[in-house]
Amino acid sequence: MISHPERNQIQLEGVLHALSDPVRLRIALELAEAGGERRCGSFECAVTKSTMTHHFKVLREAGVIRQRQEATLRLTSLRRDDLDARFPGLLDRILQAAEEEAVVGA
Amino acid sequence: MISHPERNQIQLEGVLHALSDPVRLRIALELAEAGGERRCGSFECAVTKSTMTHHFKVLREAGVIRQRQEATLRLTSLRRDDLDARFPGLLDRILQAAEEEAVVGA
DNA sequence: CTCGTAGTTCGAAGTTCGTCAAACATCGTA
DNA sequence: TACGATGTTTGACGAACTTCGAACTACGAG
Repeated sequence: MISHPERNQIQLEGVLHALSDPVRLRIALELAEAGGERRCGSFECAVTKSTMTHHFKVLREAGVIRQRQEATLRLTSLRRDDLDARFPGLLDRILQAAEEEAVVGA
Repeated sequence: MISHPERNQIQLEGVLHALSDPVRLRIALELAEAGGERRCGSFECAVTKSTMTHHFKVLREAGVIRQRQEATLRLTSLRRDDLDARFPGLLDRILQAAEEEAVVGA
């Protein structure tokens, strides 16, 4: 059963914690680039499948991503609308910061 | 010995992790309201002094706060200039989100 | 010098986190 | 029906985290 928090149940601390992990931040970045849905296995992360499942769960329960099942595929997308409504501008700034950090290579 | 990371050594993940704790987010909020420096003991947090010391250390090593010693007082302030230079707008959005969340009471 | 204030350091205890391997569930296809 | 692909669940493990109390350091005031 895939459960998502309601928009107004999304907690700032949960979002910050979810995005404070390198693997999960990377997932969010790739989702933002993609703009839409992506398969679980389509992310470039150096961890096993079960670890990915764990990270998706953290992101989902924090309200950062949305997931839906389609046959054997689990499609993942950013909850950009809900996040923008709840915490205006926050997601964009975090993603922008992540990109700049990646570019600078620090 | 109080050690601070250089501006360009501040890591996004570290900042997000530092602010994902309720006590530390509260500290950052109170510092933003104060605008300047504050004594360690002047924060309204329901934890002991040694726990506060720990949280200050996490914030300091993440680059969120600056601390300096003055006699027996340790004065703490936000590293707003460095954070804004490194991750433009990020701190403001997080603090704004924290305030809104507090107001709504969710 | 002694006392109180401000804050740190040092374990200890318990919790949460990130990771993996093994086994499992589900669907489409040969 | 059997197989391969996709992804989850469970259980384990060490590492990191949060918290506390007790002992400690450093300073100013009386």
